[in-house]
Amino acid sequence: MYDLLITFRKEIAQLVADAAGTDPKEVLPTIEVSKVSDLACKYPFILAKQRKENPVKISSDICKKIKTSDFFSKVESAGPYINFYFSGFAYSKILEDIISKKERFGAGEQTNEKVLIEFPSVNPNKPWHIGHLRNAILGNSVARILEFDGKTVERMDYIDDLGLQVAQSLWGVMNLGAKPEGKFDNWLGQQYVEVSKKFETDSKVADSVRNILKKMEEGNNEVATKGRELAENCVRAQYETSFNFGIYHDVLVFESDIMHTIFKEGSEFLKTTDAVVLEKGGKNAGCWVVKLTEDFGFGKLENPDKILIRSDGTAVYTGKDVIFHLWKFGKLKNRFNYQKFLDQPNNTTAFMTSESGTKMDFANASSAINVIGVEQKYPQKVIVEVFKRLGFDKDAESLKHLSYEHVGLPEAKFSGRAGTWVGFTADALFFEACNLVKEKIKLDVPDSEKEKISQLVGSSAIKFALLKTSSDKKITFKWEEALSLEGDSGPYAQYAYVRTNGILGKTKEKPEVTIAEFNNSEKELIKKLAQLSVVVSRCSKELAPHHLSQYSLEVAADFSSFYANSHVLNEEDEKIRKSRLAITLATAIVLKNSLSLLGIDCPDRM
RNA sequence: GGGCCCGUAGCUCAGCUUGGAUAGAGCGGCGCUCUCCUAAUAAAUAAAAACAGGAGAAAGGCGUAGGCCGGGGGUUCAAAUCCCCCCGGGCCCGCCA
Repeated sequence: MYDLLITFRKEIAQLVADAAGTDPKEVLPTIEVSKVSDLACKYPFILAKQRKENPVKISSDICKKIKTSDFFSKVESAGPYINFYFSGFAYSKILEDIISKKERFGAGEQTNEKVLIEFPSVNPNKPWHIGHLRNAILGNSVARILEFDGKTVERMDYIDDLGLQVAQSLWGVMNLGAKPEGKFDNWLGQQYVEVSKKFETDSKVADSVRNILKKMEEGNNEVATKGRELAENCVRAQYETSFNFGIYHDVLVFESDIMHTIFKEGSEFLKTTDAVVLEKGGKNAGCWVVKLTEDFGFGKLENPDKILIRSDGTAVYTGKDVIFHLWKFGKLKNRFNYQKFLDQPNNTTAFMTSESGTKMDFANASSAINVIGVEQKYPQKVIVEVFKRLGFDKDAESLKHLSYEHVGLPEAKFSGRAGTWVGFTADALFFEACNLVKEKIKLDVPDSEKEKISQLVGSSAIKFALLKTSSDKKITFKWEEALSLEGDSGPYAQYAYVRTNGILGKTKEKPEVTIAEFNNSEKELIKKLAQLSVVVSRCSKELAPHHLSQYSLEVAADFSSFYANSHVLNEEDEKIRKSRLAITLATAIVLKNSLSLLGIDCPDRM
């Protein structure tokens, strides 16, 4: 999409190139947003090297020859830099641009690239804890960013209904005699904690669980049906949590369906290729393995032969995952059946793979992103490596592991099995956050609206806390930090939006840019607003929403500063008043757009 | 044995992709910062201040202190940023998932 900042840069490149007698293409990459001025050009550094001259002199020589432009009020040489200052005309153009594009301001050009993003893939036998929530919030935000950046995005959730965890939980349901109470995922998680203890210490229980798992894997029996049902019910409960945070999915792929629908085709295909070889002897005799060499990127491995298919013909986790990814990229013929899983509050339907149902057009992606914890870097890399060896180079390159670090407690890690999640579920966090906000709301509004606002603000505090730092930073969970409503927080940014909204709602006057001179706080703010598209494309490229978190805080801070400096409604000069309304409106648009990319909605008041 | 990630202010973190101007935020510390309205009583009138209650856009704003950017070497006119080595913390290399 046409972007003003790009126009400005091109203009500078042309001006500088003309003055220096060189090619604008050389100049363009040396232009950057500056702290000192508006846009700065570092081109003299480059020329200095080429011509073996003093960059300071080059800068001042270029400056003397530079032509005037409508977009810049001042051009000056500062040491080796050339500083450009926006003219009032440029500032008003930026505002007009934002206001005319509205919710599309900052968006990337529409492409026909289809991205499949898989998250959070929580085991279907326990409630989400804060770590799972980080995954879901990260995936949700990245999905929104990619969409805004012009891609078609499919949100997928992988449900491992055939794992040991579900088998243990199922054993608990059948043998512990407890009656479900409260939220199902929470109750089931507690059963799992109980069974885990027995599983470790009582070999009879362990055998019994193994037996259940075997039946689940075989399929077509009562235990398998029960297991699937248990998993579905648990995910339904988990999705209540998901919905509280505004997170939705398009399709759920169940492990059991992978096994019954594409596993055979996938593993037979792998066996026909050179990527996977059958070990004739040694400790891995009878297994199909990938020979991982040192240039694979993990250095010297203790076990350089990664087993994908066991000697008994079953696949290890990574083996199944390779096959699953063959399907994601449309390499397999067999197709899943789908049924409706549930209707979501955003008026979309989530579908799930199923034994019976209809064929639908999920997957066949041009790229895929997996939001998975950092500890799985190695198996994820194995998938990419297998793809490379299969000759699927393009797919290998577009398969991205979006890894993130764990959320821990000051004294321990979260463990589903040990039950350290009790008291730290995503639900508990949400509940606490909402209560905290509710106490702070001073508005005189009906309780139902108060409830709505506190959910919007409370969840945003949590989302922001989990999105404001880069994903490869560990987070030590502390209530007061996660629920902070001040400083670096979601509510702070939301509050700035609410203020813009309050101002705009108090007048019938139409925002309109009618002045050509802006004061410093106005300039700072407008400059910041102009940068949304740059930030969005960076987040999209790096799959890193935290740049947007930082950016929205900066916008909020700049707006607060502008507002303290320049009154809007009280301003007597009509032209200035209308223009400040336009600045306020533009800020509202930018804040709303950037927060929405973090999965944060803005209330009208709070 | 090897690989990956993290280390920036007291604390939590941006910045590292693509080297460049004085290394930025938040929390915490210290200090500063509003505007308007109000019955009754009293009062010749007016002004100022204090107190009580309420309203607004303060969930705000401003200033200030606080840094051998983990350590060392190298490349470069220039290093938080690139390269190498080391230290501290975490993760990973299973016929588990």
